[in-house]
Amino acid sequence: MTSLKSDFLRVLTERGFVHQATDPEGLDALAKSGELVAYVGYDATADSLHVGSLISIMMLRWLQKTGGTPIALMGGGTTKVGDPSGKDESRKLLSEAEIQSNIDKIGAIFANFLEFGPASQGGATAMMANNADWLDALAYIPLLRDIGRHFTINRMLTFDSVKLRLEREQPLTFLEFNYMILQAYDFLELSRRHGCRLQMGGSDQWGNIVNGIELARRVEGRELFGLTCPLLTTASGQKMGKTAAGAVWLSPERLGDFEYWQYWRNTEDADVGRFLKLFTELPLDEVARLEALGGSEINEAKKVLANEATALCRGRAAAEAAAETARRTFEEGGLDEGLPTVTVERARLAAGLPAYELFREAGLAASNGEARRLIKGGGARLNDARIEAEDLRVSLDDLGAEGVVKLSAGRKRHALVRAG
RNA sequence: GGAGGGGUGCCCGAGUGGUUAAAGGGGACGGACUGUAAAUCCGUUGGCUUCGCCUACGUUGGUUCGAAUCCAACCCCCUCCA
Repeated sequence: MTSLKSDFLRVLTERGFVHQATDPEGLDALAKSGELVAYVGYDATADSLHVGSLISIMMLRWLQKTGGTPIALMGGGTTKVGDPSGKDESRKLLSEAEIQSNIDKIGAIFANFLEFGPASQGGATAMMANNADWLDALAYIPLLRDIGRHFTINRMLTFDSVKLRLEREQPLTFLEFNYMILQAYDFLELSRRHGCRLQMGGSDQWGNIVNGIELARRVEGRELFGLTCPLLTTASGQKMGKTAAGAVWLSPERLGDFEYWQYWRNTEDADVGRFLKLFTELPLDEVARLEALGGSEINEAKKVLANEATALCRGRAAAEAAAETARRTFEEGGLDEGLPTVTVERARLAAGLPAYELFREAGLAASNGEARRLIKGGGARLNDARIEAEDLRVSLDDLGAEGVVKLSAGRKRHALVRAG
């Protein structure tokens, strides 16, 4: 790697964000000028993003911190089409109302990572865009004539997203086939509207990004850049972002602060350094120090990771509260208000409620049967005492001094039940 | 259009009339060991009002005391021929 002159590329490189980039020297020079505008696109297929998107969000954040202008592009238009990448089947189409609602909720996440205010201190203000603003209004024939003629079917068929479907003889509709054209057009449009010169994304987006670059060069002779980050897996090869309860969502409505904190706290030893670089803003020498901690001391590094990562996404106060809940739960073996809580009608408890039902209602088991198995297997605890009888009933007598019952499934998953 | 092969539980993949909720592996969950880690070992892994009932082996019918297993039709996939 030749020495990088721009803060932006240097930071990204040092911290392990860069997988591939087109013309790194040219991009470096552009970033150095301080006028770099870059975007990442996000589909609005759910009402929240999960940690898989976090790495690209951090890239946008670093861009802003190093003086550039980040654009978070909401795929209000492209979501109506559906990205065929990495999927065997096309996704069911969402209604306009659902997409808009998703965009609103996803947009709220970005407020934690980027400064959108017109008067953000010093640096440029971040932008939010929605490709529905230009895609919805496209007219078919002009699009074909202006854009379509720059795409050869021959080339489109070579892209993995298309090739995979065809090889497996899975249907690829014309609708989805157009996705890459629209994404390329997005880049062109953002370069026109906002002088955007760089598109970033996961390494699976490389082809789509290059398409946009090509298109802009052919249509307007403008030079654009692309940069991808690695698709993250844990050291033991698992895809990132899965937990017992499902995906690790960024929005608190989908995943509580405590569970979010716990996700990071449970990072594998071998991932701690890498994650600290990617998902926190700690200086690299501090990261190096934490990463070097041996044996059980590395747990300190994991707490720092959890604190910092949670603070970025959920706020410092939420991070501290989660850390305190974890401390009281795991280090003191006590119970803390911060644990996930469900409320159960007092009368049901008074009548004696089977423990397995409580476990299910508390979200610690997916079904009564699973809860029963948990109890049979000795993994279920009530107020920290192992439940021996599969049909044990929980009553008001089990409410502790705080008026709550603590349920545990295994060592790590806890929940509180409150009578209401 | 013709000839053959195949569609099984979260995934891969055995099973070809009964004791099969369906071998084995992966994943997941739990236990032991630890450091709320990894690795390893052990257990569990369709639902329910759980010593019983219900639902499940592409779909729909049929044969049979009894079918994932046999038959028919249909849908989808794979290979070869045209």
